Amino acid sequence: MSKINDETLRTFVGYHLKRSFNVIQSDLIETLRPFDLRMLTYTALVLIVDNPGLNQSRLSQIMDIERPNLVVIIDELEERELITRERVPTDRRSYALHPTEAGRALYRETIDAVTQHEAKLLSGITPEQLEQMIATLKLIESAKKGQA
Amino acid sequence: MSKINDETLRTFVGYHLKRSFNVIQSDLIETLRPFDLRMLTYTALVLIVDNPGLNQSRLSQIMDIERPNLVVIIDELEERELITRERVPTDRRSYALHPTEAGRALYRETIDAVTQHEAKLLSGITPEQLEQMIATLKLIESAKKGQA
DNA sequence: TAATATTGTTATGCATAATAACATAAATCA
DNA sequence: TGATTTATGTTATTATGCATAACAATATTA
Repeated sequence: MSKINDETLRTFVGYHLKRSFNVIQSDLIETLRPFDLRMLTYTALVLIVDNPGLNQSRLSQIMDIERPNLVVIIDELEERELITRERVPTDRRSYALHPTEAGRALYRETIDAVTQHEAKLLSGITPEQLEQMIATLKLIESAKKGQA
Repeated sequence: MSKINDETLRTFVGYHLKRSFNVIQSDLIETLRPFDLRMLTYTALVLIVDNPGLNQSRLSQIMDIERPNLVVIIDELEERELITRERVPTDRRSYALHPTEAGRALYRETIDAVTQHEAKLLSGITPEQLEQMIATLKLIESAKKGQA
């Protein structure tokens, strides 16, 4: 079984990012499976619990997805009675999103599960290494707005 | 416009990885658009040029995708006459994948373009920071095989 | 030789993500 | 004020990435 050469791709930061993200994503999907949550529905639930009352426009902005793609996510969370859509009196176009008690309970359960799974997966890496990496990832994240 | 709180999600390494990868991916998609290449067709082209003669099974393994998903990618590269499928006499089930001269030329063009775009996007980050980050990303990548 | 495994393929489905077009409502401007 | 523009949520549609089942042809093994 001859070794495959990916040295050229290794010169790209994006290649490393994608491969490592795939590992974490696979783990996350497995972690969320028992709760019947996908990555995006989970992300939305967490943000709604932490920011009760926000509307779909703001949520789609922070999640970096288009408004139409958020609709089905919110539909699903609402159908499962994890959140509610409430008309905003001062702006009757938008809905204020609030978690239900079930939503908050699921939030607590899943935060714990995800935290533990990630800690286990990354147990071979020192906190210092992770902090340094996250600092650099934040720089990359903010490179978007100030691009040439 | 009130600030949205994503501190809970920020405690997850995967959240940082996804957000920063999105930035690099968007840039890459734009970089490849003039060449009419998608991320995966580009990745496959590079790997075939760097590993002429490999077969689809091996390629799908290194690319971390399932064999069926590679078929359409190889179809597209072959249709554009960037690579060839050649029957292997010693194993008539598999195809040896080889780049054409056009494939090698496109490889050279795109490597340059992607390298320059990535360097520009990451110009605010020191080489030391990037190297440290990549070292940590490699650790995450290899956490998969040795998981508990 | 018979059973098993591998390679490439087709078909299918799910998840993520983007765009166009629209109804409703709010904001702006003239 | 009334007309125009903008914002919000929605439907429909499409592209892309990724997974599984099932299969024909071929190779391997028992």
